[in-house]
Amino acid sequence: MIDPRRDRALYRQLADLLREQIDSGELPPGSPLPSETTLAQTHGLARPAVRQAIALLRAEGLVTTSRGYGTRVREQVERTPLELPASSFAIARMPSDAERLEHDLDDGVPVLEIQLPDGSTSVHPGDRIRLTRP
Amino acid sequence: MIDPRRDRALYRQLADLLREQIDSGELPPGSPLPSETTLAQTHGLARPAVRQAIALLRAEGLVTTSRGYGTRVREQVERTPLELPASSFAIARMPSDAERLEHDLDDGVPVLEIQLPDGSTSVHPGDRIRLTRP
DNA sequence: CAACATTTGTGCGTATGTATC
DNA sequence: TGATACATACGCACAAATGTT
Repeated sequence: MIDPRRDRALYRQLADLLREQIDSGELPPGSPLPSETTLAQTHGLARPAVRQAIALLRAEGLVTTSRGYGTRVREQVERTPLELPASSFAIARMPSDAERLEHDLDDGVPVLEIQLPDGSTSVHPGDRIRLTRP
Repeated sequence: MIDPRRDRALYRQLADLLREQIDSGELPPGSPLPSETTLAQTHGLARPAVRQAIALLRAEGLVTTSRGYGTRVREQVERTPLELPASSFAIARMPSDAERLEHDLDDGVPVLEIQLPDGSTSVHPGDRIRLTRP
């Protein structure tokens, strides 16, 4: 239940509620969240607060939103194994706007950047790659 | 220059401008961005649009914001080398709410989760770790 | 220590545009 | 066509944290 007297922003409380429903399986992968209007009405919030809550979950990679369609719980895709080459290293970071477009990445999805000994780098979608070492 | 006739949201155009200034070094690490009010006035936007632009940059891990203090370009910390153990693998993902608290992670900072052959896992801050292989 | 100005956070309301079904 | 849903953008007000005076 969302309680204005609690010392936590209303949109964070709503995000907590939805996150629990996702983690518990009550909202399984692929299932739609209620519309922003519905969430606003059922919880007694204005739509901007609902949008802030959903934006939080998007940034955490838990849901994806499509305009005119709605917000759904993200489905995990199979991760392709990718071997980390010898004498090289990898870092995790968030993609730039351009990289997100190029690799068709959802919000809340990081990238793995691999730097080879020769100095060249490659960028890989963080939700489709599993970095391995034999 | 921000142009309402262009087919790109105003707050995205502002984010592009600021991102360029960060990438070019015009806004070096540690330097403060103009206040939201100032940005709104100088670019002819309302404050909500400015806040959306800064929220984008935060989600990309480019800036950090402190209430009552302002928004500054994120300073890159030294990345500690961490060897990916043999026969194990690593994935990059965004942290849960609890993990963000536990590791004191800023917005826009992913984590590296390492899974060992015995099934145990460890989680590491994505901005302080460089995954290596000898 | 208090008072103040500055800055970001939260929350509401309204309106219009655009994509999807 | 129409209904639904999300995106963008503006306005206002007050709260809370910070740094300075």
